[in-house]
Parts: sequence; structure tokens; C-alpha cells
Amino acid sequence: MNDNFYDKVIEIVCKIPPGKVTTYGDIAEYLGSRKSARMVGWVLNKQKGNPKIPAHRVVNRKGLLTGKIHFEGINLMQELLENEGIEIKNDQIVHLDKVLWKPKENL
DNA sequence: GGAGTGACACGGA
DNA sequence: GTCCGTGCCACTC
Repeated sequence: MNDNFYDKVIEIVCKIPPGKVTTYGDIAEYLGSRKSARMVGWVLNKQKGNPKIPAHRVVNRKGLLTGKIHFEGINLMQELLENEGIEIKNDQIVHLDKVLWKPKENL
């Protein structure tokens, strides 16, 4: 169902501009507590089958593509990010600070 | 109805 | 500097 938390995470992820990424902690922090970062991943896990959710733009605090393991193709997530101009090295975002996008800055 | 799980993050040893 | 344990909230079995 479209609960607040559920819908909130999806809305934020959908608003991530191309060439930018965000972290679970930032989304969780925007929702209330960054401790709820796990909930963010959980929501995406439920919506991972939804192509409208650019989950590949969501990474952990280290910029590591942790979510890629849930993608169909292990390289899919990296390719999508590289396609947007984000440089990935060893499954990790190189210039994370330059591509980092925070919901608070846009919302 | 109770217990376990999960795409994380932080503090302390 | 690295490793371990804890907290968080909602869902599923």
C-alpha cells in the first residue's frame, strides 16, 4: 500500500537527477532517522521489480554499489551509473562527493 | 502471535 | 586502522 514511508522513499529516489546518486543514510535521515537506512533498502527491495525506481542511483554511505547484488545483472548497476557520467571503480563510486545528491537540497 | 530478516550506519575496543 | 556489536522500523514466515 502507499504508506508514507514507502511512498516517501520511492518519491525521493524518483527525483534523483541523472548523473547524481544518493545514499541510504541521507534518505533515511530525511525521513527521520538515518538509523532507518535499512528501511530504505527494504523499500527498494520490494520495488526492485519496478523499472521506475532508479535504484542504481542509491548506494551506501561509502559509495559502494551494495544494491547491485539484487540486480539481475551484476554489471547492470555499474553500467547504468557509468552511462550517466559517474565513474565507478571496483564497484565503488570514485567521485562520490561530486555526484552525491541530497533530498534536503532539492526537497 | 512470535521470531527472524534486511540493498545500512555508527560507536567502541 | 580494522573488526565486532548494536539500533532502527516494517515485512514475511
